[in-house]
This record gives sequence, C-alpha cells and structure tokens, in this order.
Amino acid sequence: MQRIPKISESEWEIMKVIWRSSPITAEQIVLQLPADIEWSDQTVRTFINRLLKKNAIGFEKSGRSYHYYPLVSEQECVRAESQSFLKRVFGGAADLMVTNFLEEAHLSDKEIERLQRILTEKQEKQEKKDSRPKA
Amino acid sequence: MQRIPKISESEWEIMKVIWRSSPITAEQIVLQLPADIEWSDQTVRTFINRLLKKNAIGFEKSGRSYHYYPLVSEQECVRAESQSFLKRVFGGAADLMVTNFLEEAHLSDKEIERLQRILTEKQEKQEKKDSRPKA
DNA sequence: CTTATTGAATTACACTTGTAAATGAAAGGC
DNA sequence: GCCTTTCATTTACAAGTGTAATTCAATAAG
Repeated sequence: MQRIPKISESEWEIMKVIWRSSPITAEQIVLQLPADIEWSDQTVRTFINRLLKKNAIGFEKSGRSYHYYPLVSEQECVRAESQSFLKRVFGGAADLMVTNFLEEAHLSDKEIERLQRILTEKQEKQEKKDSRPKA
Repeated sequence: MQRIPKISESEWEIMKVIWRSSPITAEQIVLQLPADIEWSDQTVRTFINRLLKKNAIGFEKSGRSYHYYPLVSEQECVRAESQSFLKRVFGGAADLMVTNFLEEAHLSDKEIERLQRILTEKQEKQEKKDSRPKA
C-alpha cells in the first residue's frame, strides 16, 4: 500500500514524457522519447502496461486509442527516488551528498551564485523560524 | 567491460562494510552490517559471491576463511551511482538536482554554512582558473 | 461483408535481485 | 580416524526488468 510505486529506469523515461505532456497516446509517447532511445513500439507499450499495473498512470479511452495520464506527481517520484538513492549511497546524509555533488560537478559561476542565493534564503527562513517561540 | 559493475541495493550494504574495514571475513561482514538489517548468513554470503562474480571485490585465502577486499573504490561507485541517478531522475542536470535537495532536505544552520563555504571556495578557484590564459 | 491494419492485451524469455536451503570440503573435537 | 561444525560453493525459486513477438479486437479499406 505504499503511495509511490517503484519505477524502473526504463519506466522513468516513459513517465518523464507523460509528465511533460499528458494526456498522451502510446504513439505520441513513442515519438516524444529522447532520440537516443531506440525501443520498439512493443517495448514502449510493455512499459506503459507495467506502469498501469503499478498504478503509476491511468488512461481514458478515446475511440480507438487510449490517452494516458499520471497518477503520481513528478515531485513525489523525484522525492522517493532521491530518498532511496540517498539512503543507498550516502547512508541518508543529505549534506554529504550535496557536498559530493558540489565537488564533483563542474558548475558554472552562474549556477554557483544561484545555489548560494538559495542557501542564503534558506538560512534566513530558518532564522526567522528559530526566533519564533516553538509551538 | 565497463569499469564499474552495477551494484544492487543490498550489495551496497555489503560494499559499505568492506570499504569501511577491509580485508574482512564474511563473518565479520555479517556482524558489522547495520542492526536494522536482518539477513541470514547465507544471504550475506550470496551477496558476497555475487560481488565476487562482478569483480567488485576480491579475496585472499587465510587458512579456513577468506578475507575480502574491494576492487573498486567507493569514490568510483558513488560517482557511477550518482551519474545514473542524475540521468534517470533529473535528465543529467546536476544543478537542478542540488537545488532540489537544498529545498527538500532540512539542513541545519551548520550544514548550510559549510555548504556555503564550499561554494565560495569553488567560486574562488574558478576565478583563478579564468584569469589564467586558456591553454 | 471480408480483409488488412492498428492499437491493446497476453505471452515469452533471459537476466537480475532478494531471499535462502542444500551440498561439499576442510578443520577441530574426541 | 570418524563425526560435527564451519566456511564456501552450488542450486533454488519467485518477483522485477529489458526486450519483444504473438494474439485479440476493433476499425478502415475495398
């Protein structure tokens, strides 16, 4: 009964398309997959069906073909995957993980500045919260 | 022939123990696994064997039992997993990912400051590089 | 109406993963 | 030297994944 079904690597590709443009037909999904992915129609339909079984997506009949739409939000799924990744690789330590990314990734000056702004905002928000009497 | 074998979730737990203290016997691995993991000895030995097959670890006989040690570094594996995660969930955009984590994770003031320091350092390093004539 | 086409649903099949049990081999106990 | 214990190796087996082919059902073409 867990809220968010486990979505496999291939299924993620399908979900990303559906999140981007739903409702959408199987045919359109095939077309909108990134060019470097070369799956047969059948393969794509298999993934669609598995996502249906997992209740990750739903559909509405529209004459001959189905229009699929997400039943779980990208937000939720990203969060779930991130949690799982974090736990597996960094034992759950978010700051460790961010540190690692900051050090490994080559970020542009712009990006670094943006991140600093976000951090500063977060800091200010927390200070405000701390100065309130705790409920 | 890819450098870093794919390490499953359970196998990661084993690897983390081996990275922490190697060379190490199967028995010790069992003992050093986090307390909330309850695998039978056999299960742990299965994972160890799979890691051997994948060439993620090696061993040296020492009389009755084996002493296992890593053949791939934690660094490498973390990097590989991160890449894979990044690609799957964020389409490869590292800054997006970091942003997301900063916003979702509850970081303490200390952690935020530490991250800011890291960012500042990175920024300074990049400026230095930029002021050099490009090779 | 019969046939060809086009989705969707079912079936397939090998590989991985989680979870062990069974078997084999070596070493220690007596 | 035989029996038990203890590792390691082999085998097991169901669920999930990657990758489709096959079958079924409805629609379009003639």
